[in-house]
Amino acid sequence: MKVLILKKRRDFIRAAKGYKSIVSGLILQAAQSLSAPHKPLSDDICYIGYTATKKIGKAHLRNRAKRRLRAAAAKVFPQFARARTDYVLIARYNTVDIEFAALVENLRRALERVNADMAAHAAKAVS
RNA sequence: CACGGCAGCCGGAUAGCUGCGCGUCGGCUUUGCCCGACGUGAGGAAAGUCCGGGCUUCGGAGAGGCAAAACACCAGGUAACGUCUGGCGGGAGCAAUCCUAGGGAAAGUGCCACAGAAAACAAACCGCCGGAAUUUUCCGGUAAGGCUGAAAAGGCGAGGUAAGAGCUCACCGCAAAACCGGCAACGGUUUUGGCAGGGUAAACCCUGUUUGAUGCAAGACCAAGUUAGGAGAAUGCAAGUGCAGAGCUUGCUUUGCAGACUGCGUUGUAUGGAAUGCCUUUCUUCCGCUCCAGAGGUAGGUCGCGACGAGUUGUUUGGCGACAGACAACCCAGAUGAAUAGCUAUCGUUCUGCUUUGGCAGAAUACAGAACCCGGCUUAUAGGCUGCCUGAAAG
RNA sequence: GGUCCCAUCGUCUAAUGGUUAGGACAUCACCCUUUCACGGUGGUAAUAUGGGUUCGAGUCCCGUUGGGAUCA
Repeated sequence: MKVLILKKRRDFIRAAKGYKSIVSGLILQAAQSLSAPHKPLSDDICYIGYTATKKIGKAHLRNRAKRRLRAAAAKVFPQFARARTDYVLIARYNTVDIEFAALVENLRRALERVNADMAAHAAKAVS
């Protein structure tokens, strides 16, 4: 599973209106990918974007939060992510302070929950 | 010893595992958003965006004037500016040292609340003195004393006088001149004058100096796609309107002028318009010019954009210094939902507790993240190091 | 990344460089009423912050902090 970077504001807004899971340290949002120029789709590609608002702190703290999220995602996503999906990770007030192992575990559980919701919705649409 | 002063520096280290951006080179049984190797990868403030410049576009930023803004002791340094450097004057401190937007109020205008007799042409409330009057008061002299206030036509002492006064004198202050020192600001000495005159210019202002605007979302190129015009201005012609004149047929014709409207054209070399605060002007250039509406659309890619530079480091020369010169070596982040990291271990530093003085345990380890690039300023900053100086006490 | 603007009681606001920074709503106490509301009287409460100019600063000048707007 290849994980590519999500860049367009439009995709972030769509993910915010989709499925959501809140855990300690981060918020995970997800939505079905839409095809667009410069954004190819296939069965082994998903997209991920990171958000850290001014609530987190000054610039170096926001950078640090995004880095920890990126490191955690690198451990979890190749194994558990769904293809053809846009994911958005949002940093929370404790993203910088929480233990890294807990952050990874929370991300894994959030990802499982969101994937289950999306699978159930898809099955219902098919039936 | 000091919660005294100044100047400068550092801003944790090592190892392992897993990773990221960029560059170079290589690989091909997937020419890829692929794989591998090597190299390289945040700061003293990268921050605030407060000044100044490079660079960019506005046709060339040329000339003159106006407006607006900034600055204002002297000398120096710089690409330029500055709260830069060195001095001078003023202020604070026992001192080292620190602070200081510091031209002009003898060009003009304004303002100076309350209080006070009086707040700026000088005047005279109480008082003092002389005279008239003898009780209140009136006339004259005076500005030493008094209350007010941030500020009241120099301070203090002596002489002098009816009482007083730079009226006179000594000292201090002030002003002018001469001489001396200094590039200068200015300082010092001497002599003379005999008191000139309130404050405020970070109030208007005057004088001098400087400044065109823009700000990498600048700007250049490539690719793709959509659209509908209208109004105004200038000018030509035509018809109609108003005013004036002429003609006789007395309500028609004709001529001239006027500015607005309507219609049809034109905008060419002319007219006109434009060149970024406004006006004028010069050369050159461009074109129709100005305004309103409409369509598409939240925006792709490449360059600008990384080093040949006001470059970095070191040595050295000159200078009190800011800084300048010479020589040598080096090439050193370049992203764009944005890399420079995540985790672990050991050590270092500081603090606290215990202690067998060997250590052990715990906690803390700052401020903060490049986005075109430089020079300053300002603000944030755990902890630490170095040098010089001042004061006090003791030897 | 750049360019601009603003800041006065809890809220909305006023102010010529000159008394103790005024007013309305809100709030607190008291009065009125059987009680509540209305009404009346009185009180609490602010110049974002640090300097400078001035005799005197909310006002003038400089820095800082916080908030907001805008860009093709």
